[in-house]
Amino acid sequence: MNKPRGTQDILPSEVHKWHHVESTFRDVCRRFGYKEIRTPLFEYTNLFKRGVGETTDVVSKEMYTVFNSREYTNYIAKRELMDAPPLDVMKDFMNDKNGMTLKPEGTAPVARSFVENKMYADSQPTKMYYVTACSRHERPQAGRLRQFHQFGVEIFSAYGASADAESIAVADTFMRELGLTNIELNINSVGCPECRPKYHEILKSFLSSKLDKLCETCQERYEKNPLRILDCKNPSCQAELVEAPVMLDHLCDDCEDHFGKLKTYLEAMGVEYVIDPKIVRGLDYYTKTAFEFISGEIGAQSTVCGGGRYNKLVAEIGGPETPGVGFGMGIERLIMTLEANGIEFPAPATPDLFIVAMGEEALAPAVGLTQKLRLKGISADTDHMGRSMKAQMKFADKMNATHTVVLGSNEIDQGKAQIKNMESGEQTEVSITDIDSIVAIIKG
RNA sequence: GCGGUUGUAGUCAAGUGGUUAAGACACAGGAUUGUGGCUCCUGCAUUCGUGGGUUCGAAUCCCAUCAGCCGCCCCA
Repeated sequence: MNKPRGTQDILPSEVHKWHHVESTFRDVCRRFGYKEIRTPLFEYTNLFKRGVGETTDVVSKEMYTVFNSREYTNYIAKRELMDAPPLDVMKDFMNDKNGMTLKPEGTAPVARSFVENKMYADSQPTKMYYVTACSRHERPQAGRLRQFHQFGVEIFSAYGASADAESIAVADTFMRELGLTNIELNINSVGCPECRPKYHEILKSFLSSKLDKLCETCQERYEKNPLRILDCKNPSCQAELVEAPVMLDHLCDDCEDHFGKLKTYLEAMGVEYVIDPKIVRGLDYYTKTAFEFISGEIGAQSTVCGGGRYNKLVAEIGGPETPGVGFGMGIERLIMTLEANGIEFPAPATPDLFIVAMGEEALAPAVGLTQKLRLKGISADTDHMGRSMKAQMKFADKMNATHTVVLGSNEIDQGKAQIKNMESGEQTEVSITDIDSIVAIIKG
């Protein structure tokens, strides 16, 4: 048996890295005033269709969508009774009955919960963070898995650019605290429903004369999503685009003002940024601010963190008109970047005491002592393998136990034993019934 | 969805048609009958991702399949 393609086991030998980044993230969020939210593994498919956008790659071809087979059967039966034309029943069913989709991203579920739980009725803004697994059916490659994990934050109800700046500052502070310095923040504005359509027309008229010189995919993008042409990696397309108009030069007054303030606030917080007019996000809900944190060390998937403002999302999924801004960060990519930069993770905890049990007679007293120490908060362990004393000592050494104690018939008869400090080799005699003094020696 | 590449023990690997598949690390046991790290000794793949085929003979050649890795697209 093997694990599904594109999934990963986080092994005991690796998990301390996850604990470290998770606890650092939680602590940064605490200081910024964000509270954790946990949403379900799966949602009704329509949430993502409406929230993320039906035409996006994520929704149109990467979602893990499932449905309840009994509902499906009932649905077909009903249609037959109604004598309805069952053309593409499966698709029909999934649109009508919703189906369920494993969440491919974190923002839409959080927005759904914001609306469903009427959080907009509380004092605003609402500031939340999440740590979650996401699933997307893509071809795995470096820094890309089918099940991956995200940190993210969302701020609802704040129109001002200080909220955009704050969410960026959360990511920036977090990564700095982990020791990451050579990671670049790129910012842009993708406009709003006021100015973006106008810009599209300007861009299309610029491109219309050059259309035949663009690559095939860009020619397709011309009608569907002309913005995407800007970040085509094909060098010949890029050559045609040097003079291309950029969204930033065609923002409406409101977006222009917002972007200017964002820069001011970032500077006030000491967050360094680079303006990249070519950032285009593939999720439909972004308006105004879009940003990415880029690392050059994890293969082709260089975006460690991506986010922006989404003023239309909450209304789109049926809530009151409410602005929002936030980011998502790939935990696997983050850890890869930390490793590529040689950043050390805090060493995993090691046992405080290993109790060497000599022979089966000693095992009951050893197990008993182990338990008493554990109840006192000590990480204590003893032999489960029936090993010789020497082998148990080797094992204790391999586990990096800081102390050992040998329990044999002598110790049990006399009620005294030698606790050995494994680093110094020093031994201290203790009464094996005096738990507090054993604890005192171990805590040194 | 498309393209490239790799597949020999827990890990890194040698082997490129001819009897028992190197080596290293790891793991396990031992080296004066009660104390770890160093050293030494011993053990550890009836089998080379899987299934077919070619051949007197296949880890080595061919086909298929699966898996991993990398890239495109897109995204975290």
